[in-house]
Amino acid sequence: MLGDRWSLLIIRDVMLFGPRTYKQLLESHERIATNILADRLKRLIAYEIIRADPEPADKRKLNYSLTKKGIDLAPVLTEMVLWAGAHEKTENQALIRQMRRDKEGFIAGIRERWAARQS
Amino acid sequence: MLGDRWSLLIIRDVMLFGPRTYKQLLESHERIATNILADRLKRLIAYEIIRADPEPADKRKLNYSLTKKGIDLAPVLTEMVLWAGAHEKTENQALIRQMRRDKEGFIAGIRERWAARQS
DNA sequence: CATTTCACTTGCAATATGCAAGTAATCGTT
DNA sequence: AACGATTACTTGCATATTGCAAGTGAAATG
Repeated sequence: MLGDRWSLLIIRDVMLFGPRTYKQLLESHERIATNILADRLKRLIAYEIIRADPEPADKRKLNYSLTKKGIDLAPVLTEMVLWAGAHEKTENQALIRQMRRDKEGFIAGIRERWAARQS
Repeated sequence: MLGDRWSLLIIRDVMLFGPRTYKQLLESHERIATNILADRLKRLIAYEIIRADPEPADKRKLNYSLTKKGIDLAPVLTEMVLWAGAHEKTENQALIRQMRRDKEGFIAGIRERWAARQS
């Protein structure tokens, strides 16, 4: 279900940066193939981990965002980023320092920003 | 690196049950193909997540166990199991209840049993 | 109203996975 | 000591998944 190369990366992006469009997701993971991204988004929607809402300001666009089940992955993703930060060369040291300084607070922040958007 | 269907399941097994042999790993995940298991073990060793030590009592056998980098995945795996327990039908409810009751203690227990074996 | 942009889809080649049948070393039994 | 069973793989081949490049149609932009 999450056992493929891309799903968790997609979820991580939406989790960290908020609602993303197809194009934003394509460009952020330099090498994901367009058909695979389309397929993964379809599957993640079917699993109710993400959802797609039309952007009112531009009817071509869809905003992909996390469901409740999706943000509940925040602790998993946070631990993964921390592990990678400790054991692999990784960019985004600032993010990792922030996570390490206050892990629970970091996760709570993600949840709060998500809840605020659900209004 | 962990972005495939089997690696995290293999690591989870070794984490929860301690050193495992090839045969035990083959049988525990009902459907992993033998060539794929061999390949994943090779890769996980190359990444220094697991290691293989010969069993003194039976020279045919190798015991696969976690390295330091490997047990550092304990929080990731624990959060994953908790997430799956909350959102998917899953067996092993007893394990999940234990993890939920005292997550930090659960992880500490894994680390302690691992450290004891490293003697 | 022609050109871009966006969110995909399609076709095909490359890669990864799964299955079944080996193989070599060691073990357990006679 | 000899023989069959076990263990940890490897090999060959079919099938499934992924990646790449070139579309497509609808909506925005100039």
